Amino acid sequence: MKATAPITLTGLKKACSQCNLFELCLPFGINDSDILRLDELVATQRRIKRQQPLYRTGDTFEAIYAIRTGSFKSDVLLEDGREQVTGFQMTGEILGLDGIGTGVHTCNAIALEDSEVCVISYTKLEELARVIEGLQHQFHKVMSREIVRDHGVMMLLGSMRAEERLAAFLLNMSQRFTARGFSPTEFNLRMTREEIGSYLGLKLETVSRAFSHFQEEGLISVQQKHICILNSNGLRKLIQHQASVR
Amino acid sequence: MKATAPITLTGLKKACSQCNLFELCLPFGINDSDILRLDELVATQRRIKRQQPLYRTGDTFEAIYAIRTGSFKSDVLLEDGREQVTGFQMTGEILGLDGIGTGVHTCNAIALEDSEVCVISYTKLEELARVIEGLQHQFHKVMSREIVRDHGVMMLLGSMRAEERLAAFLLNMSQRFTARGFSPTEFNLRMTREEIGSYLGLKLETVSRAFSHFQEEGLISVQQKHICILNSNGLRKLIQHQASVR
DNA sequence: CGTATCCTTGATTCGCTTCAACATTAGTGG
DNA sequence: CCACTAATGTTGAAGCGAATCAAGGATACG
Repeated sequence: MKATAPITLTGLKKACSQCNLFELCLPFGINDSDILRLDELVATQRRIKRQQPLYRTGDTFEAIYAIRTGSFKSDVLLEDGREQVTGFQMTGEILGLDGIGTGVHTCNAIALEDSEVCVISYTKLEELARVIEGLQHQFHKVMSREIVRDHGVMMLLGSMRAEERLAAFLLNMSQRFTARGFSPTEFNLRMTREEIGSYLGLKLETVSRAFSHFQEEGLISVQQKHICILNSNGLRKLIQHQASVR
Repeated sequence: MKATAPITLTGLKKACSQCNLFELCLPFGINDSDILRLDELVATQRRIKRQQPLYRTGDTFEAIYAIRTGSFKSDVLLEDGREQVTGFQMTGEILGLDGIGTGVHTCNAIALEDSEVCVISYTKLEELARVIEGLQHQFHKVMSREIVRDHGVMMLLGSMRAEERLAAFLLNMSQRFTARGFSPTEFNLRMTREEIGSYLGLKLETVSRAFSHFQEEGLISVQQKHICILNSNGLRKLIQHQASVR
């Protein structure tokens, strides 16, 4: 059974056309006349409580999801219980693309806080994409960018050391908060040290130590999940410099 | 200037309909009447010599490529020269998906041996995908599977130790050779120890030592690039077992 | 056939993990 | 609203796995 029942958007038929996230989301680049047709695509929303799954590995794939409020992590579990977090998703970002290839989801999507997603029927999306060129193109862009993002994570995991990885992670978070109209320098992380560590291929103690070290160096200030970036160029240099040292 | 000039398929207008790779490639699942229409999509081929790039980071994105013969590596370079190999591609597999998102390629595709690729104009692909449902769906599947594959690499890099990574790599290569009608147990690697290492987030010496250790254990036999898998279950157990030890 | 590239193996170093103890925060029920 | 407890985060000390440094050997290519 699903964690939450789908709720229909009765008074909210104008899902995309009135959504302030649209420029970060799937409808981006689609002209005004076409965008109204997207509203039928996003017929339902779902609310997911903190720590609850939007979908799980093995679930039948039927839809992709656009995050309206809140945030998620995606992870893959090995049989022995090891977890690899493959990404963190914020508002406007798309979840569920992993299921298209096999018709079954290959990872878990877990809410990091109480969240709402727009449910986008994949069948309907394919239909509409055949008619609306902009939608087709934008959808392909979203998938391609996910591939490029994944390559960036491989770069992190394969070629960078602990503090470089964390610096890159913080700069990435900052950039994404900025794109959503929040402060580039001050934000609250929604994930634990362990989840950050899993994403970056590190143990939680190493993440904690790196945070403390950055603070000693005056690069950031940390209080639990609250982060202030005091010297973003310093973080950037750390990635470059430690690199050339190697 | 390109490394090789594109060559038109004069006598080979039936690019996809007569290709024996089609079940591994983009046209898979498309019915016979539609598949003839794909032939116009694949109007040209390109030959790429060993060590030469099919495309480079920064090149304008115009087409995706299906490998007809040979093999490639994809890599990302950091400014300081560090290389991260993001994947190895074999016949039937698709290259260039990274370019759709930004219109510019974000990685290099380098031939590991003299190779031939089918050039698939992206504009034409989008057009045809709007008409041929099967093509649209298959293209989405290809992209989705690339995302899932990337998640698998993240799992390798983030949560596994050196010998587990190499075991997983060998089993993956074996499986892909098998799918192409070659022996599951005996094959020649096309890449160097350094390239394997880069892909797996290890140094070449570590890769070499792991190969030697597998040989001592009777799991494989290695002679330079020639690999015989003697005990594939042993390799599989190594991934499971070392996992639970952690 | 000669030379550059690739591979193997050993000794040492170093960065991250592991183990452990404690501090802090968040969540729960009285 | 406060007390209590579980979850999360910090810090220190020791151990280990992979990187680094170094030298020699095999192979492929022009």
